[in-house]
Amino acid sequence: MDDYRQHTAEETAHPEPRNPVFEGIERAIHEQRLPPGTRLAEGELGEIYGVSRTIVRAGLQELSHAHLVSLRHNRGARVAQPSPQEAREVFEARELIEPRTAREAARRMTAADAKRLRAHCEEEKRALEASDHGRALRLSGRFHIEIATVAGQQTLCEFVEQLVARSALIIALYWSRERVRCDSNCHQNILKAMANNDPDEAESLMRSHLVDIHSTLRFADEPATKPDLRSMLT
Amino acid sequence: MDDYRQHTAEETAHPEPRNPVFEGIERAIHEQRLPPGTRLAEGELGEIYGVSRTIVRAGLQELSHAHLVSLRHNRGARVAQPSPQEAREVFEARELIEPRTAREAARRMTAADAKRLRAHCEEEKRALEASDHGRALRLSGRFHIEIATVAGQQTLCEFVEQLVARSALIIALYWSRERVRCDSNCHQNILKAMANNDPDEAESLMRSHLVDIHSTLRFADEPATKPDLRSMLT
DNA sequence: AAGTGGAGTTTTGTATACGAAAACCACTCT
DNA sequence: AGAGTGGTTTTCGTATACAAAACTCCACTT
Repeated sequence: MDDYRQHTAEETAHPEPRNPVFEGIERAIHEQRLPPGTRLAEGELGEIYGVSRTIVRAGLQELSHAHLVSLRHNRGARVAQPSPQEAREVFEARELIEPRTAREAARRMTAADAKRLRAHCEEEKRALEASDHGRALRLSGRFHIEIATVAGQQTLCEFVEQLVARSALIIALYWSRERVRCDSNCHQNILKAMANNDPDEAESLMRSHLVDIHSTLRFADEPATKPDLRSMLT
Repeated sequence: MDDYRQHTAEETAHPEPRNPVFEGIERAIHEQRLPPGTRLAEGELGEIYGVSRTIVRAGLQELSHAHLVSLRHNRGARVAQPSPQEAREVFEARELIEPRTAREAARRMTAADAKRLRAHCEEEKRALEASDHGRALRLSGRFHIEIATVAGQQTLCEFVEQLVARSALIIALYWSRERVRCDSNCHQNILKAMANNDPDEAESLMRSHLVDIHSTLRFADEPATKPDLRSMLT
């Protein structure tokens, strides 16, 4: 009666259709075309993507689970605005997880992987040189995700994906633009270590890369929250 | 016009209403009343919880994001059946993340926290002695989550929550019941280390606790998947 | 002039309707 | 008997309808 198959093969045949609202908004956030706090009305999104509110709703809920959108009952959705606290936590989590994925990737990396990542790095460099800020940031994020993929840890990879996406919002809010050039070099060095199958070096470079980004964030002295009467009187 | 407040205070006033389908099914999975592979038809769930399919659908999607339910296009939902590979990954992730939360919890633990956790441990022991398997497993999972909460890392805590929930399915599929008694003692030892504010000890105990559980899993030599003609012929 | 109240508008939350895909089942034919 | 087949039934995916909540804006009061 019940069919206890662990479907893995058939998956590829029936590509689960992705939600266009989710994809579009996620991409826009990655590329910083949607600033934190932007209101996302269901009807409007439905028109934009040519789907009904049913689909919009599903996409928004998905985005909310990924902490990219904040959903409040009866009040609709807006692009999330990670607090300084949340920003710190996201980077602490990345500093815990990604050195591990970098290490594992260094152990497993094949020549083909190395080639692919080198091409990716090149593209990233070009985007930076062309000052295509959005594209550069997105590619930079993808680099971290690719590493987790090479590491072959689907589970950690998903966490990294989420953390990278949230990082785009954090950078939009708290990045103090002193230097930007670091990134590309950092990535190239990490890649070199991985291509040499040097786990220790890859792990350590990844850690300092993340610490470096983290330390570049500047949290405004007072959180961007207006005084809230209610909370002051209770 | 736009209101850029980072809502944190008002949240408590308007408690976001939780989805009853999500809550019910998650709990049932935690307590192993729903075996992996169980079919979850939308209409049926709607009747059970007295809501329309709209709500059921939202709940199932949420569960699917948490990897507790597997959703296939046009074929409905079933309780997920983590593969051996996935099971390994989940525990590897836990072995990476939870020693950190245990360490952090040990640093931050207050007397009140310690008291709360001791009560929790007691309850866990009682459930075990009463052979209330489901309750014991749920409480055991909650212990790990409580630790992440004490560590004050909301972000990592969410990851732990997800991993703990998935672990319930993994245990249902792959647990070789040799000893069960370990758990309660392990938790008490970890708690002791944390109450003594001994981060090194807490971290190390947590790590070996997880490795211990992980090593108790027995993956059937062949995965519980029936031969799939289609995939063999393409 | 600033604050208050309330009608009208917009937007959200949920149920329902309907076409389409899959599952089921009885039946036939080899 | 068992595999194939056609029609029926169930279940899913999406759009839509409708009620309730929130928001807007303007007239009114103090």
